[in-house]
Amino acid sequence: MYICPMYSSELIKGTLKTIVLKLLKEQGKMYGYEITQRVKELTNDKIQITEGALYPTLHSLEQNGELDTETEYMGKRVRKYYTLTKQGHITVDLKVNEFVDFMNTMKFLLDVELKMSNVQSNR
Amino acid sequence: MYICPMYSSELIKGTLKTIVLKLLKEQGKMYGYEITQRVKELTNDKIQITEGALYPTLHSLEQNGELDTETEYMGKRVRKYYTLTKQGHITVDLKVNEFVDFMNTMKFLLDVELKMSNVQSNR
DNA sequence: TTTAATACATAAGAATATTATGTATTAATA
DNA sequence: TATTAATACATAATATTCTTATGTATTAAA
Repeated sequence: MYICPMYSSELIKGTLKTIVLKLLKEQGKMYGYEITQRVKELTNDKIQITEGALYPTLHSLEQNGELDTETEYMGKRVRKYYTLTKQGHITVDLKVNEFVDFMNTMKFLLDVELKMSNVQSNR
Repeated sequence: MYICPMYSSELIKGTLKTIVLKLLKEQGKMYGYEITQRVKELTNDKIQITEGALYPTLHSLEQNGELDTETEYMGKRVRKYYTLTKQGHITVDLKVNEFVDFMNTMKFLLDVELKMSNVQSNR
């Protein structure tokens, strides 16, 4: 079975918004740094979201009305928590469905079988 | 079942090289325009490779030593056929394996089940 | 006390796509 | 037969989205 250390940067492109929205749907409320750590953890370091990619994305999603924010202070350190708006809940389902459809198309195009064993090893 | 008309442009980003190399591995020898039509056909118009994206990619793969070219004339109209080099054959397997691994990771991350029915409908 | 981790942010640059434009041949249609 | 659509290549301007680098500041660990 093929194991790769980290994905080439092109691959992750275009999936960041989907990942962020989906995580927020599951967790309800997260702050930026938490998202980077959670993704790193869940993917065994295969996907590492850089801060330079994440924060602009979060700002853009907020400006687009997909996310709401609330600032909390842990002592003197600030945390900006993000939650899905009503629109965000609609968008996340669309995005995830689109990605699943895309994966099926790519699977057909690349003529490959997904191996479940590999998924389990990510836990 | 979710059916989408065409994927948002971000999604396709980063997969173009993999698609092109894999098609060339299967078909042996193809020209640019043929690749765009084949992908459109195989994906029921869901993935439409623009010429502005394809040609620079082909040139870059050629310069990188992944592809060889031979020009043929059909009457007065030119066709540039592309084939995989030795290096290209190595790269395509790496790329496809990496993408399969990536799909498994994303599947786990997005916590979704791939439906086979959707794949069949692409034929 | 220095380094690592936490937590935010933005700017410069690279990569890769879209959109538009250009040339030219050949087939189809009005 | 004249015009449009399809075939077939190519590149330039622009947009998007990422990487890499830099910056500030707090808190925990070595």
